[in-house]
Amino acid sequence: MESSKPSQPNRPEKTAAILEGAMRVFLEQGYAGTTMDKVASAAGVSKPTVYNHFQDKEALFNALMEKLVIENEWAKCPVPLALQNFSLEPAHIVLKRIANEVIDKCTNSSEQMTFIRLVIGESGRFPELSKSFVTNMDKPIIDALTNYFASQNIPAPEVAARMFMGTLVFFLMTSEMMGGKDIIPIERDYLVDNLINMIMKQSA
Amino acid sequence: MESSKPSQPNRPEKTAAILEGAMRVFLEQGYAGTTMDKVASAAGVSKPTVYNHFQDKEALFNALMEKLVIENEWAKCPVPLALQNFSLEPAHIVLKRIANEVIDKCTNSSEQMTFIRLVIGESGRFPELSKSFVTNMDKPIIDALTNYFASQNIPAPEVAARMFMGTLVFFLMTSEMMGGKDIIPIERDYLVDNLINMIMKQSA
DNA sequence: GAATAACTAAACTAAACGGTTTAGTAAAGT
DNA sequence: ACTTTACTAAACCGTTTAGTTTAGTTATTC
Repeated sequence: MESSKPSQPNRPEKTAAILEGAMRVFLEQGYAGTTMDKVASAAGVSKPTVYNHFQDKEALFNALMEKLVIENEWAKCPVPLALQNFSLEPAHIVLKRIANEVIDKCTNSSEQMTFIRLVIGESGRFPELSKSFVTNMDKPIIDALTNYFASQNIPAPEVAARMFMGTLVFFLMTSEMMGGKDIIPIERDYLVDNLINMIMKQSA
Repeated sequence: MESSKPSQPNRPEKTAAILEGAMRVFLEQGYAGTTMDKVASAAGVSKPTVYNHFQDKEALFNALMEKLVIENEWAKCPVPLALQNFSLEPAHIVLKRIANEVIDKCTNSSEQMTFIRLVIGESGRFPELSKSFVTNMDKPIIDALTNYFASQNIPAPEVAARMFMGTLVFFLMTSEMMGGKDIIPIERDYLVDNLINMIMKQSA
């Protein structure tokens, strides 16, 4: 079986294993801190196999990041989905559910945070990576939120969308990513409720 | 002259030169990408001298980051200063000037952006660094803004402060740091004016 | 059962790294 | 003059790295 010989002669399950191992190591150690030996051993694969599947370290990194950006759970994320078919529930309920899903997704799994950290940290040396991140993650969310706020008769809906995401991202960055939870503490529900309140008051 | 022998026997001008060279290399190459040879040559100093002034690479990095965090221009930054003596000008003027100063400081010098990138990128392996950043940069700004919004009778002033900074930071991060200027474009004045408008409307 | 194709483990190369040592210089104090 | 102090340039050490090679294994195909 499997007699077909697609342009890549390597077994795709090994490719997947390498990418999965590479993900763990790159997310944990950053680009420069990742060695190909660690990747091979994390993937349960020999080093030459890694080099049979990917030309070099940079090609592996780019392939992994492209995969993570494109098929990230954020892309098929709460925001665009929940808003595409303008939910009939009251706006503050819809927005609260979205805010909580965004925050939960970042606080429950450290992978999400680590991934964003890596993208930002390497955005100097891999500018295409961060651009791809903006295209595939930020843009759909901002666009969906903008449409939603427009449908709710909020003036300057693009600004409201950036305020909504910006406040959540700033909260996650300072509290979770940078360990500022105890330095500038704020209660999550208090923040979310008042954020939504202040935006929704604009339409009245 | 200079007969005093302070606990550190090294010439302070060399220490400064090393820190200045280290700053250029670390900001440009990240922690793992920085070599002590590059630091020495960027500082115009020999490698043993670097090791006479700093115990090892990590000590140099920590010393540099501590210095940058503490004496960063953001610390003696527009926000706390401009708001400490609650300006008598109308609030939307004060806030607009602050927003523009924050944005300008990040767009005019790439160092500011690169520094933040480094702090975030290394916040996994140097958690104390990012905590110190929050303490010395974020907290004073948030506190000053909170006080100001409270004085303007904005309800939930802590939230308003985070909305204000969060929106600006999110804008800077996506547009400047991650190269998303053309992917999710928005006009700067339009964003700032509407942000201020939406917040200040709360007090009326 | 021979050939092929993807793999493995392990040793290897060449270069780079963090950090040290050596030998020597320039300036100051005694 | 002699010593001390801060430095320099360059070689050096042990380790680690990206990437390759070698020799052998497994499984499939003919």
